[in-house]
Amino acid sequence: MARALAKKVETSTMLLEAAKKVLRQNGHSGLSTRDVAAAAGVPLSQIHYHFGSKQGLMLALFDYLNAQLLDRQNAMFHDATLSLSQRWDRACDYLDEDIASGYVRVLQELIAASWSDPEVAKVVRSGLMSWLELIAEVARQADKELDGLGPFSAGEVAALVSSAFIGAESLYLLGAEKKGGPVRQSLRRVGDAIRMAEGKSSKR
Amino acid sequence: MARALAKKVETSTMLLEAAKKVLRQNGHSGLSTRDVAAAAGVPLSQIHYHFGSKQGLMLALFDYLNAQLLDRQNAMFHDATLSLSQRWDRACDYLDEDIASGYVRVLQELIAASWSDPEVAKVVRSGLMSWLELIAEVARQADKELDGLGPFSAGEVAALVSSAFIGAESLYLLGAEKKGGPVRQSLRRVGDAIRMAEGKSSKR
DNA sequence: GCATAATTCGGTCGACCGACCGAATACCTA
DNA sequence: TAGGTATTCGGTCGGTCGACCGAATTATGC
Repeated sequence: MARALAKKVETSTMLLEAAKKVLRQNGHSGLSTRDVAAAAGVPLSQIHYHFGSKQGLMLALFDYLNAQLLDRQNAMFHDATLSLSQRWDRACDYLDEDIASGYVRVLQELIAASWSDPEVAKVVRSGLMSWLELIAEVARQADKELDGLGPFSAGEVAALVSSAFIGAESLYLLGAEKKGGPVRQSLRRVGDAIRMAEGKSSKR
Repeated sequence: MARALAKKVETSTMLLEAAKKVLRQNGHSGLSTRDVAAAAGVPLSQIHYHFGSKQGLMLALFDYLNAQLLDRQNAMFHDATLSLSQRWDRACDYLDEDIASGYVRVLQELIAASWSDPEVAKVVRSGLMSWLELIAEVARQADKELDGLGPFSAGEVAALVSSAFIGAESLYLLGAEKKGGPVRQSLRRVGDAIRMAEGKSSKR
């Protein structure tokens, strides 16, 4: 049983990695279960055996990816040695990494898929709400360390930051950056703004 | 000839409106040319007659919609009687309208479609770059009226604002707002922040 | 080593898609 | 009204998709 279970997990992972690869290359509308099975080097029927359906595969893929990223972000945000602006810079570094690795494309495709599929939406939404909460936590900390958050609540800051990152990813994928839209650069600048606020803060 | 041309334009418009409707209901992956033709009440072959292909229909649809929205936004931004914060509030009003009318869904679907289709990307990108330029213009004005834009250039502000709106739309479609993510509310708050800056500005 | 369950495999089925075609019709010109 | 062109129409073709099935293979417990 032990070896069989290991093999089962291995095949599942192969399929998830293959799905990630195909999704990155072809997008959600161009993803067929046949392509995924071929990329994973396993028969087509394995997908339905392991995940029940194409939708089941998508849901499992989101969980698989989001868990990894959320862990990473959580660790970084709880590193007490980093200042707020340093955390922002790190988040921008992560964005660059995730674009390069293709994570961004995959996650954006899953978000887009969820607009048409309530089941997927449920999973993706709950995954992204974890991000909102994580960012809100940092915002609450910023509220203490700096001179407040202006007219914004911590939750509103989190929503704004999330929107900006999600939107920036979308625009990057569109190719806006190559046509003179300083998308990632403008996110980096926010780090400068935070640094200015840190310098001026009366609480340090 | 005059009547034939009028009829031709009319049928084209019917098809574009039908495509908008289907896209809003089913998303891009769920859009079939048959559904569009049925919704428009015209035969399937009309789509290929008027637009050559499904892709041609999508491209024409984007031009059709973006031209409308850009005109509206352009008129509002050039209304000299409005203050910066009032313009921001108006932009938020427009967002609410466009969500209600389904424009947001359609445009987001087209953006997502462009991730997989370089031809569509080219058209969508150039359409969105017009927005960037429009917003940058307003940002330049803000740079004069307020006490500068902090560490941001006008282009960077435009990129940031665009990202935030695009991302907010995406998150709204996902249903984040119903699960406690104050997406549109946080955008409205930016108007409050601008009002605060207007009040403090030394140049008024 | 034998019986049983878990897993893998190739193959196929019905549904749906975009694209295309040639006939039929409506329209304008003269 | 006659002739020619622009448009509309029903129908079909090749191809791909997700889903499913039953046999074959492998691993496990006794």
